[in-house]
Amino acid sequence: VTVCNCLLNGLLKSNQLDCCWEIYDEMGRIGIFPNTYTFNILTRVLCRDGDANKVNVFLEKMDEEGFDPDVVTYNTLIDSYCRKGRMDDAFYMYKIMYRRGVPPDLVSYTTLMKGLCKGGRVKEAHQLFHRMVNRGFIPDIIAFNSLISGYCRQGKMQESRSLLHEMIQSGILPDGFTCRTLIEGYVNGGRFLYALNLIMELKRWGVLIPPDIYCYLIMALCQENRPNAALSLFRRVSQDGYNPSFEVYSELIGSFCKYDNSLQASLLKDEMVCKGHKPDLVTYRALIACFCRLGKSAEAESLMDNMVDSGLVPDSLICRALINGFCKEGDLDKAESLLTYFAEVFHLYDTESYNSLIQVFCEKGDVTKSFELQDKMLKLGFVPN
RNA sequence: CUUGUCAGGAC
Repeated sequence: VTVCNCLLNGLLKSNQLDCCWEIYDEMGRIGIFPNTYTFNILTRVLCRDGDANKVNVFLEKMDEEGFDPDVVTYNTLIDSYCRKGRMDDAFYMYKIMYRRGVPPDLVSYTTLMKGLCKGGRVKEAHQLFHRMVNRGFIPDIIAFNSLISGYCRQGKMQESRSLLHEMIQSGILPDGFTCRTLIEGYVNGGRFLYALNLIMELKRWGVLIPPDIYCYLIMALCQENRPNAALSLFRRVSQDGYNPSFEVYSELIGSFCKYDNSLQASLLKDEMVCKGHKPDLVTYRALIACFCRLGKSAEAESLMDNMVDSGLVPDSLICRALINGFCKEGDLDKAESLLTYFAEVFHLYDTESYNSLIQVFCEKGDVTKSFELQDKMLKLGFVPN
């Protein structure tokens, strides 16, 4: 039976609900008697199917076979209703439990609290928390985290903080979940300094900060267009032995590019390569566009050469950035040779780049050159629009 | 071997 239960649970987790019933039938056929675990797993299967009537039918059948729903069964049902936002039904189950002599436990309360939080009823969740404590339950880390998360999602950070302290005072050390929830709360409100201070405080309490929190913060700072702040955090945590990831480097480089700090961006790119990460097309695109925008097209071109050496193929955005860059700098020969290069080597025919080059020739009154260009391009199979 | 802590799911 335990083997079957294990299998059923696996099927449930991989969302193969139909298979569950096949297994259940098969069990009957070969004479394996289901136990409470079996029924509880199947209850979950039905809950996920989303048919309330079927659940009731099944519970009756369970009853016929001599199994009374236990606290796990009820908690499963409560959770299912909570996830669907049907809080009335969830509380109804909670009342039924008492009536049937199955008293709710910590899990029941936590589940209900989470359901209330999800519907934005955090205040009521907190009241339920108090009621639970008054009934003699000792909240555990999950109970605290659920409520803290509810407050954080509403941006009620002062309440979250006071729960955090309540939690620590009751002898529970916050974990990675707690940390992550609170940090996300601050970041969503744009309060990065509070987030950083919280990390310091948690460290002082002896909480291990999960490394991906730093990653998250750095990326969030980048997306807020604060690459310098992101970089200084990055440097600080690198000293703690935190290994910078490909994603973090990419994000930092992109952010500095957007900030027109081409120097810092390219330093980071070199550092990234040294650490064994290969910048991708998006990163090169950002770098090249940034250099071109700042009138440093020659450097942009050598970046493109790096990129090609590393096995990446330039796209039309890169082509456009370079051609426009050289046009703006007045180096039309270079622009033209690049246009040829992209067409010949990469079969990249970017009409927009082509047009801007023609336009520059025409603006200079050099119509002859413009026609010569068209001849050359036609020979390469590059047709104007 | 079964229930609770970001999300738990798409036009």
